[in-house]
Amino acid sequence: MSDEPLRPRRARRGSGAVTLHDVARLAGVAPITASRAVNSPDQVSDEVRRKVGEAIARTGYLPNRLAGGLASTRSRLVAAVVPTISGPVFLETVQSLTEALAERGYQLMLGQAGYAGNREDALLEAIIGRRPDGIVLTGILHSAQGRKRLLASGIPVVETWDLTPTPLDMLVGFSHGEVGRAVARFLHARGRRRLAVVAGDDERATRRAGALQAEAQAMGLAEVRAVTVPAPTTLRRGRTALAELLAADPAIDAVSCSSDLLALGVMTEARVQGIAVPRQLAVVGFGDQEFAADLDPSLTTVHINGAAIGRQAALFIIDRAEGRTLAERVVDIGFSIVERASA
Amino acid sequence: MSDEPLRPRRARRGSGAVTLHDVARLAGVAPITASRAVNSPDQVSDEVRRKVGEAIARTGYLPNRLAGGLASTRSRLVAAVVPTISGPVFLETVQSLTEALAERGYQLMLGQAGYAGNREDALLEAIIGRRPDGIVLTGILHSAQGRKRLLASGIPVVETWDLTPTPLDMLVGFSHGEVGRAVARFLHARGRRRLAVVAGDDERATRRAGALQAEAQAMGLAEVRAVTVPAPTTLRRGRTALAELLAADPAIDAVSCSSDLLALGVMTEARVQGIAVPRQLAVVGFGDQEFAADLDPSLTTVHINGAAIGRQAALFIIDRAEGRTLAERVVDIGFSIVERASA
DNA sequence: ATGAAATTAGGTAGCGCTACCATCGACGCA
DNA sequence: TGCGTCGATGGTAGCGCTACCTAATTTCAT
Repeated sequence: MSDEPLRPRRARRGSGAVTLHDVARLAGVAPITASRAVNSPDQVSDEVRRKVGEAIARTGYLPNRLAGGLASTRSRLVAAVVPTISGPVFLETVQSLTEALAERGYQLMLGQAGYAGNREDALLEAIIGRRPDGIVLTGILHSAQGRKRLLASGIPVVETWDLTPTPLDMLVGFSHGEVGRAVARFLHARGRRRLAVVAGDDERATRRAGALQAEAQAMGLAEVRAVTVPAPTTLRRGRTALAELLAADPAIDAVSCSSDLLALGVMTEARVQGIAVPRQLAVVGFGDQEFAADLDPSLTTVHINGAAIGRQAALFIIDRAEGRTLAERVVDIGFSIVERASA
Repeated sequence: MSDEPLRPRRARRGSGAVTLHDVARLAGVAPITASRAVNSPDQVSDEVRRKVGEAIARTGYLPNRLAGGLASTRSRLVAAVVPTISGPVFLETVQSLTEALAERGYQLMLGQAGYAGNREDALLEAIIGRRPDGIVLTGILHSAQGRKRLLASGIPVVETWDLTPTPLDMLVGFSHGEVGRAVARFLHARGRRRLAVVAGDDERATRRAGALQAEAQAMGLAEVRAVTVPAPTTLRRGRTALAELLAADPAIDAVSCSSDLLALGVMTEARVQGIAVPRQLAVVGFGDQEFAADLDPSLTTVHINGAAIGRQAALFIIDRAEGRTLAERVVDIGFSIVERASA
């Protein structure tokens, strides 16, 4: 029997790619030493580091993260669950999340749960089966079974874009109630007295609208008329919503919208109907999307730092994955009202 | 020595989650039989299927796809590489890709290369290391080394949003040259004679603009003035671009833009400057984003079926992953000009 | 000099799953 | 009766990597 069986180039199984063993053999060290040279370089001598580095360069070795993840129970994968990415609200968050993760060697898996929430369970199963090091939830997780399953999996979870009273695990967001109240006070301070609201029918937009109504009432204003439109919000729905509002009460003097796109729709419809913004009608958006500043008139809107949310979520998960304990597991990212020309 | 060592609940290693072995033991079959009951149910008897199904329900077993991927060299992961997701052009594609993949049990990994292309190599390394079953490229892959590395990895690649003459592997897109020529002919047919172009500085927008210019010249029109704006395109850049164009030549009567957002910027600036659209100035967009139809005036634009691109890309990759051979590996998805009020 | 504490390297044994081959009985056909 | 075939099940041996432990050396305080 030969001691070194010459590796008969069996391609019956495996991908045929260069493995760490190949690198180790070429460098003349044990596989585990090659592993250390790659993953914790300061634990090996300069000599080994050099030889292994050379072998890697020569072979074009790329570590198989599937195998690494299996062995170490650290997949370096992070899942993000959004209702849908085509509503541009969460884009900035997903973008900065992806970037912040990539910088640290983590990769994002994207899952779309849909607004209806019927795909949620299957999606969670697919995600948990891949053993991510963390899951970032944006938008609500509807199914109770889903929440239970998440908890049971033991995977760190970050909920975002809201401050709920009973977080599953970690949380980074802001208070939707505060936003509604702040907008009500803002419009009141600007002399508006007959407020109206256009909101998508998701839970948080509804919460903002409700808080605005309550605050307006507390300030002694007329009852705030509200129109709910189906999610996702679009320009068209903003147009039809304003038409509806005006038909019911032509004397409204301010509209608060649950997205900038809705606000653009409201402004478009106002122009078509010959209503001057902001003279006759104040319009406030939500989200401060990139285009808001350059509309005519420029859009007054609620600014949320979506990028900061993504970054903080990444930090939470990476800290947890690398075994650091967190001082605080809830972060209020806040919001601000950006005053422009439309209100 | 006892035959069955009672499994001393060692949690020293591993995640402690329920494994297929646990399920098999509970069902009273061999692990491999349990595997078959899960993955190819028609290869086992009804009896086994029932027992294994019961054991899975009782334990809440979730297969570890990392382990499965390692053993079978099929990760059921697919990577999508985009310049950035916050430019809304590729959103629809990514969305439909994610959905089409999810339906078949595949999960999407998202990677953002950035418009500059300097992160590309690191990103590819991170992606290939996870051994995806396919990679979908939207937007150009700049680095030659990146292309080489992709090819060397042997992973199926789908390039999208363009029809290049020398695809790496599979391709689904449309001809940007054709788009430019079609828009030129469209505007000419509408009686426009002094065309202008506003284009983002990415390679394909430039190609569309160049083809439009060439076609206009071929039809004997005045030289087409062009303004290039940095990617990603925004409303603001549309406004400044139109201002620039008008300063250079107040007599232009049509502007073709490389995105709908640019077109909205152009229309906004036109309104601010008191120029009537479409009477004095025709405006054409690109992308047919959701809001285009409801602008005032509604936007004439080039429609690309981004969802179809995503679906086809998913089909390509799944077919390849499941060993089917493809009759055709290039699909021209086409485009259409949607005639609305702005031109 | 001497033990204790690093520092560096290697060996072993999996992580949880599936490819591949072997086995075994049932069945059909000559 | 014998032999090939088929369908269902099981055994073995990894996939490529890392956790955990041990062993050999070096360093340093005493």
